[in-house]
Amino acid sequence: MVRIADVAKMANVSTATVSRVISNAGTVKKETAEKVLEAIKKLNYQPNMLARQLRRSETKTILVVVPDITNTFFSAVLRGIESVAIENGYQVLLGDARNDVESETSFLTILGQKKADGLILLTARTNQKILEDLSEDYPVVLACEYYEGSKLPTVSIDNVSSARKATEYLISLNHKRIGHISGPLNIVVGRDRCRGFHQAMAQHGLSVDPSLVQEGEFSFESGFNLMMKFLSLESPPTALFAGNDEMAMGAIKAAKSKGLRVPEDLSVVGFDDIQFASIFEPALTTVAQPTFDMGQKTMRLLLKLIKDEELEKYQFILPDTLIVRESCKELTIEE
Amino acid sequence: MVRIADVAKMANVSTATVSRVISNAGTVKKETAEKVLEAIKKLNYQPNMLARQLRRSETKTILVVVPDITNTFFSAVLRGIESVAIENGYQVLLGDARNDVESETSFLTILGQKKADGLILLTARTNQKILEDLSEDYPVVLACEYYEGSKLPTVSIDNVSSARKATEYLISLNHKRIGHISGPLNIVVGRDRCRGFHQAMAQHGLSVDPSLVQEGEFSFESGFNLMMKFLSLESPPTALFAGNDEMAMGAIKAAKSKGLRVPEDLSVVGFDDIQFASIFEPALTTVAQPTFDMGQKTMRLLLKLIKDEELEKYQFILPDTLIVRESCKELTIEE
DNA sequence: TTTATCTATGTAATCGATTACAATGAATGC
DNA sequence: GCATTCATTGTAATCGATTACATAGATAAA
Repeated sequence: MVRIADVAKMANVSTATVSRVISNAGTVKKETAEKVLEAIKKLNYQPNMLARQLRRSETKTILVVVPDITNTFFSAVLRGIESVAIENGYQVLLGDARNDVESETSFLTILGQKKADGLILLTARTNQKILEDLSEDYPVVLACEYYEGSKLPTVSIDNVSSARKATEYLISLNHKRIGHISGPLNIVVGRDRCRGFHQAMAQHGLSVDPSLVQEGEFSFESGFNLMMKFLSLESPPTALFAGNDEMAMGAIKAAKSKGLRVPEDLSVVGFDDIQFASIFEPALTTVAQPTFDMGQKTMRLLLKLIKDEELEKYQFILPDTLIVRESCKELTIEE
Repeated sequence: MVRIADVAKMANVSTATVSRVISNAGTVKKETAEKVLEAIKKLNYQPNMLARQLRRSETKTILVVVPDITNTFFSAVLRGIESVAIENGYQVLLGDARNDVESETSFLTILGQKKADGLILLTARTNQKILEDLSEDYPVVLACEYYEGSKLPTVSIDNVSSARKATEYLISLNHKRIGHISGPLNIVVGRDRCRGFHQAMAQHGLSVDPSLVQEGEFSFESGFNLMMKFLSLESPPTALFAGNDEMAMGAIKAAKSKGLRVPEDLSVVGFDDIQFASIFEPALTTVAQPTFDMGQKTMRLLLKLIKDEELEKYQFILPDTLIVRESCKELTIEE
């Protein structure tokens, strides 16, 4: 292994000078710098980052914990994060929690071990107190998910109002018996979207039949199964707001399997606008989150925290969009 | 920051002893160890990994370079890799090349900088020589993609024979005018699948109309566009083998847009069996790669290389499966 | 009883960089 | 001509662990 001392010897200077050349300190005479550069090239020298990191006590690495890396929603956010990271000379250490809270929490030790300069969490299922304490000592930013009433720096959309918007769209199409398949209620976005649904219904004077609200798991299968449940009801819903796109697709598949047409017999709104939402048939009407932007914004915030800069605020709500495609239709009056 | 010296002082021992307790060296008296453990707990001490890594010159981190993290095929492989990594105390540094060769190559410096103990590449688009040289000095394993005639350790399926299998399936359904939308031919799996297609056709005495073979980009859009091209032909194909599922779906969408039914008027086979393949309508008949297994196998190989163990062989071909769903149908004789 | 061996622990070198401080010689100011 | 400042470079401390080697005391062997 080539060390800085080898370069120094070959160039006939001290290691300090070599280091100065590498870090572009500017106080080195031109000729000397050239000698050093030449030696570096000749020896094919690359600085040992471990040594540098130890000395500077910074790793230029950040840890990103995702709930599920195979979910394209999160990998899209991750891409936004990485783009800003790379731009700023940072690398991304990936923690895939595989939807398991324990494994999510276990990644947090990495910060204390100084293997990363900061943490981005795309999931907020760990004990809130643990995270808030961690955030006292290290740069931490949440994205997508968040804790209610916490001051942790967070980037997300307003899930409540988006869910309201989605529901209101169905209401505007004359639907009254609207069902909701929510995400898991122990996950904040599942809860918030459910809340938004109820708010919209209440605001328009529509009562919510409790049997038309079911808790899913954000999976295609749960969407399918719960829709089957709805369809076996005396009077099934004419419209459905699903907590995410996977469940929306599952629900539509279920409806089709029972001979219903979507959107003619059932209108469905999803959430997230994952890649396949537009390929699916019918193309999904859904709430699009600005995944890439969220990732970028999150990483920029983290950089500020790492540099010890003041944040102008701690909660960043990014705008989302209801994307109208083909999965909803106005209810013609015949009920 | 709590250092090992702080623990040593509190426990009234030397840093060497503390270190021995931490690493379970076994040569420490029980009482002493308890004293140390207590101090560690009281001070909430966590060893600084940078220091340890520098001293031991190992990072317990591996670098995984993926061509596109938002592609569920690769994230599924990645999950396999990570599962074995975590199990063995390794962490994953993620390099998302975003389908850009330059950025792919730029990640390779990380090894020389000692920020990772080994490298897994899910893409083989970097200059082959560069990689082979790198592999002389560091543990490197390729997965999914590979170099032709290279001895680099590789885990993959046999794309040629799988493509042959897929094509033969169409032939067995009586199809004769079979089209192929290939992946990019500068990517080895694109090339190999194309090769397999031609082999199968030749072996069954079927000629390949050159206008029925087009080079796509592994994207939904390219599948759509190239199928449109086929459909505007005097005599379009009755069956299609697509280089991956995204292109298969794009092609089907194109066929549908022209009023064709799949599989009645057009049979389609895809490749990869991504998540959405079974949800898509018609559910895709496709070649399933053992993504998770490939990831695991790859990581196990890398671990062997890191530990300087001998590999029994360098090329590992894992079995794939043709999954028959609903996108193909026997051609009834009327042509 | 004396020597050899073993157990438990400490001292200090080491990993490979960065950087505070020191030193040298040249240039500038008065 | 002497003091001061500046430019350039070197020496050595430092980051925080691990670990080779040394040592002291206890035990076993002869």
